[in-house]
Amino acid sequence: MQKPSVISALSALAQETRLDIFRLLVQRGPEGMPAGEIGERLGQPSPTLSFHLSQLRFAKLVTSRRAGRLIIYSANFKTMNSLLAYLTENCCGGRREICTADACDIIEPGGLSEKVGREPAKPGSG
Amino acid sequence: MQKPSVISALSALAQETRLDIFRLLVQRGPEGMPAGEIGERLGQPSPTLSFHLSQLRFAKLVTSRRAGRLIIYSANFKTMNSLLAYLTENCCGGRREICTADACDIIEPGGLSEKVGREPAKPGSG
DNA sequence: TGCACATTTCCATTGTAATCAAACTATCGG
DNA sequence: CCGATAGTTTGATTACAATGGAAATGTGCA
Repeated sequence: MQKPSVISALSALAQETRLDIFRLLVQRGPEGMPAGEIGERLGQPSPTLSFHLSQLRFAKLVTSRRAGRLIIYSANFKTMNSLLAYLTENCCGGRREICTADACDIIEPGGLSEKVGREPAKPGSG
Repeated sequence: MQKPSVISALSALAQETRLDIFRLLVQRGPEGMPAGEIGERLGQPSPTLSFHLSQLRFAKLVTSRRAGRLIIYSANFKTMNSLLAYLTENCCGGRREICTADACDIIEPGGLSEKVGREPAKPGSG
């Protein structure tokens, strides 16, 4: 995956409605969900939803297929995979000796669970 | 990790300079790198760099510590972990039977490597 | 053909992010 | 105290993103 695609994917996800859409589709799996149902669940008017879906599609984070009058959207897990790979690539310069609990357990099996629990502070005084 | 923190982290990474900074720090590991060196490597003027570093710090994707006149930035691997967890949480509704190669191999050990290779198209006609 | 439904495109409005010169703060050596 | 160095904050400018009403497109059915 190249940088422009990564930026495009991250920008797509860095928006509340789109993040909700994407997670909904990730949790739904390959079966997917029609645009209308997504809009209903998230309480979004159709033009807004359509705008966000097209952003996600452009970023290749979702795919769409037509089924009669419905357009079914599904998460694109391959793009997701590539994105995570890019972010963690060559972590700690590949030096395993410094790549411990505090650092690169990102790439450990089982590393992708709620281990942490810290919440950032509110904006304002930084 | 809660949604506002996730949005904040994704927004922070969805910008070329900040993505470069973050990856530089991920690859450097816990040792970190002074602001000046980051700016030199990425060819960014100091106010611009400082702006981006503060965005990353607000998103808790990096931490900073002072060493004399230098301020050393390091990647915060815990936040990174939580972010990846949030994105892939409850993938395919937890139904392993549909959570196959095409879908949730995100969360398989060894899933975080360059498996794919598809490059998105250029913007424009979309 | 014509009507209903699902979704997208158009476009004006509004809000927010990125940039960098200049001014500021903090640390060190003297 | 001073001057030099390392970084941050301020503030003006510019560009891009989100929203949703109205109109358009595409599909199914009679």
